[in-house]
Amino acid sequence: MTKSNKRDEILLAALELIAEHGFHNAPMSMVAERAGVGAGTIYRYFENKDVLIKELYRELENKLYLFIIDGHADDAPFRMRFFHLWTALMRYFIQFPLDFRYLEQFRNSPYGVASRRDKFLGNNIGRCDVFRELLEQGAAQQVFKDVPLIMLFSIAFGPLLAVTRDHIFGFIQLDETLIERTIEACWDAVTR
Amino acid sequence: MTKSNKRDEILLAALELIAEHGFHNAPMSMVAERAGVGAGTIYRYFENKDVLIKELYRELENKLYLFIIDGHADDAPFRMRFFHLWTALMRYFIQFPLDFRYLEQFRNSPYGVASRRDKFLGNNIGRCDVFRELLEQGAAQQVFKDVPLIMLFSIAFGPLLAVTRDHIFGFIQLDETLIERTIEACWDAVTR
Amino acid sequence: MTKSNKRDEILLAALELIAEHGFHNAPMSMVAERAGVGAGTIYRYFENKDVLIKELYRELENKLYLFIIDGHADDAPFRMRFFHLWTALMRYFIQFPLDFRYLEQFRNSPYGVASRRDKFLGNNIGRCDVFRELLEQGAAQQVFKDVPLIMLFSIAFGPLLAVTRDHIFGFIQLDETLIERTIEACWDAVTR
Amino acid sequence: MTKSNKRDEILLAALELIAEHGFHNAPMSMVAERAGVGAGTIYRYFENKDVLIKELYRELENKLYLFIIDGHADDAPFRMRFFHLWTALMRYFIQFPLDFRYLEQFRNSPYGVASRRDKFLGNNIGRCDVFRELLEQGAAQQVFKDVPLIMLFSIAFGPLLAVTRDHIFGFIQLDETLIERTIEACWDAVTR
DNA sequence: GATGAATGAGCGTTCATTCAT
DNA sequence: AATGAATGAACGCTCATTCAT
Repeated sequence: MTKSNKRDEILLAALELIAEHGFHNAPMSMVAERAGVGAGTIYRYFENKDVLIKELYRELENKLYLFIIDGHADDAPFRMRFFHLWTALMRYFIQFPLDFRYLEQFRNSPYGVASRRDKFLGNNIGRCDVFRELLEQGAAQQVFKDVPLIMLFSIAFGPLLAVTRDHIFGFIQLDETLIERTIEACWDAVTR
Repeated sequence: MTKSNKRDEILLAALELIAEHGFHNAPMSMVAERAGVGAGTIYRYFENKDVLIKELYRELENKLYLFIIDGHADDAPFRMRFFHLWTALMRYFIQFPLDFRYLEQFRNSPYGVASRRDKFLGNNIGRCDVFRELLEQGAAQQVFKDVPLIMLFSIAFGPLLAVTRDHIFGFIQLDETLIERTIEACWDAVTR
Repeated sequence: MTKSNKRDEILLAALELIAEHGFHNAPMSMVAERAGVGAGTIYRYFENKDVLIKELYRELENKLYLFIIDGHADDAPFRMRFFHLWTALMRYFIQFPLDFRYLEQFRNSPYGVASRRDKFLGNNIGRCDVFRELLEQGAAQQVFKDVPLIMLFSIAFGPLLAVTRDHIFGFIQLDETLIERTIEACWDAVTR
Repeated sequence: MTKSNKRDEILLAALELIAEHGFHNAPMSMVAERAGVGAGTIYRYFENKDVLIKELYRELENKLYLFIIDGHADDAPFRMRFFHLWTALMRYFIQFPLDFRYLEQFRNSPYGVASRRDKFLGNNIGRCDVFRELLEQGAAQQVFKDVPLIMLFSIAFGPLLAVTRDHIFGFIQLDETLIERTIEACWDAVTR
C-alpha cells in the first residue's frame, strides 16, 4: 500500500464511520481497524482527531467542487445556469450520500460554525465559488430577493438540502421529476 | 423541591448544556450540578442519558406546539394562515435559541433519524399537526407543488430553518423585514 | 473506607510505587490497583498525575517538618542545635526511606526545579524554616563560611544527603557512629 | 558519515535531549531526528533505549575521566592534589553542564543504582580511579575521617555536587571565590 | 427518595521497536 | 548498511452508571 493509499484508506474509513455513527461514536481505533492500519498510523497522517475531521471536510468540499464545476457552462442563460448548478449539487449528494451526511454533520457541529466564522464569508457550501458568483450576479440583477447575500444562500439551498436529507435517510424516494420540483422550489424561493 | 420541579430542573440544565456544547460534551455530572441535584438523582427520572435526550426533545416539541397553536386562527384565509404560522415558528426560535439549537442538533443526530423512523410519519416538526394540516390542505387545493407531503415539509421549512440558523449563530441579524422575506421565500418555494 | 482513608491510600500507593520505580514507571492504573481503588477514583482526589505528585511532595515535606521541629530546643547552644537538627533529619530519612527516595526524586526532576524557582527562595528542604533560620543565624554570626545562603544549604546538606542515599540504597550500613561522623562532616563543611 | 560519526551523533543528540527533558521526554524518534539519522539506525548501534542510556553514561564518565587526569600532577602535596582534582571536576561540570545534568539524572534513576550495584564498588564517580586513589590515600594516612571509603566519596563530593547543581539550574552564580569556598567545604568535610 | 463517591470500560494519543525496502 | 513508515501495547484521563448510605 503506497503512502497515499494509506491516507486515503483512513479518510474513507473515517468518512464511513462518522457519516453513520457521528463524530463521537467513531473511535479512532475503529477508524484504524476499518482502514486496515494500526491505531498509531493514523497519527502519521493527521495530527489528531480534530485535524482528521477538518481535513476530511476540506477534501470532500474540494471533491464536490470539482464535480460541480465540471460541465458547468458559464455562458448559458442565468436561469438555466441556476438549474444546472443546483441539479448537479443534488445529484452529487444523491450519488455520494456518505459525503452528504458527513458534510451536513460537520456544518451542524462546532467545527462547522467555527469554520464558517473563520472564513468570515458566509456561504453555505464553503469554497464553491461558482455558487457564490451566481448568487451575487442574481442579486446584482435584482432577480433575487432583496436580502443579504448570506441569506440568499440559506434560502436558495434550504429546500435542496432538506429534501436531499429526506431522500438519503429513506423518507422519500427521489426521481427525476421530484428533483426538478425541488430545484424549482429553490428558484422560486430566491427569486422575487 | 417537588418531584416535578426536580425533573424540570434537570431538563432545563440538559437543554442549556447540550444546546451549547453538544450531546457529547455535556456530561451527566455537569447536568446534575447545574440542575442542583445529585448525579444519581437524574436516573430516578430518566432511565439513562439517551432517554433523557429523547424526553427533552419531546418536551421541547410540545412546548413549541403549544406556543404555535396559541393565537392560531383557523378561519383566516389560507395564505394568511401560512404566514401567521411560519412567522410564529420563526419568532419562537428567535425567542428561544436554545430550543432551536437543541432541536436542530437532535434532528441532525442518529436520535433524530431514528425518532422520525419510529413515528413513521415524516414531518419535520414532529407532532405539530397544525403544520401538517395546513400543508395537506394546500396540497389538496393544488396551491402547493405536486410532491409528496413529506417533501412539502422540507421545502416549506428549509429556508426558514436555514435562515434562523444563520441568525442564531450570528452570521446575520434578522429584523422584521428580513423575517418577512424569509417567510415569503418559504411560501414561494412551496406554491406552484 | 472513609474519604480521608481513600485519599491516604492513594498517596501511600503513589509514594511506594514512585519511590521504587520513578514517576514514569508508576502508571496511574498501578497506583489505583495498589491503593485498592478504581482508576477513576484517583481523579476525584487529584486533578491529574502532576497534581498528585506535587501534593504528595507537599504532604511529605510537611510530615518531615513536623517530625523535625518536634523536640527541637530553640535555646540550646548553636552548635548543639545544628547537630540536633541534622541528626533528626538523617534519622527521619533512615526511618522513612520511601520518603527520602520520593523527595530526592522530586528535587531532581523538572517538578523540583520548577518548585524551587516558584518559591524563589532557594532552600533545599522547602518550607522547613528551622533549617533556614539556623543557617541564617550561623551566617550572621560569621560561624559559617562567607557564601550566599543558598550555597550554605547545599554545603551543609550535601554530605548528609549523599551518605543517606548510600545507606538507603544499601551501599553502606549506617550506625550511630557513622551518623555522627556524617553530621560532623556537615558541620565542618559549613563552618569557617 | 562514517560509522563512528553516526554513533557519536546519536550519543550527542541523546545527551542534549535527555539532559534537557529527561529520559522519558526524549523519544527515540526525536533523538534520531536531531542526530540526522533514521529511527531504525539507532538500533544498529544500540540494542535498545536502555543500552543507549547506559552506554552514553559510560562515555561521559570516560570523557570526564580523561579531562580530569589531564594535567593531574601525581607528585604534588596531598592537600594540593585534592584541591586540584576537585577544582578540575567542578570546572568540568561548569564547562559541560549537559554532562552534569545527564550524569546526575542517571545517578538518581534506577539505572544509576543498578549500575553502582553491578560494579559492586561504590564510588560516586564511577571509574575515575584518581579520585579513589586519593581518597584511599587520605584514609590510609588518617587525614580523613574514620569512615568507610564509600562514605568518604559521598562526604567529599556532596557539597561540590550540590553547589554545582544550584549553579547549573541558575540558583546561584559561581565565581572563582565561590568555587574555592566550595572545594574548601569538601576538604573540611572529609578531613578530621 | 436522594445522594455523590466510586467504578471501570473505553477514549485519544504516544513512542520503543520492527522490518520491508 | 540505512531507512522511516508502521505497529500496537500502554499510557493518562473521562464519564455514564451504580449503589451503599
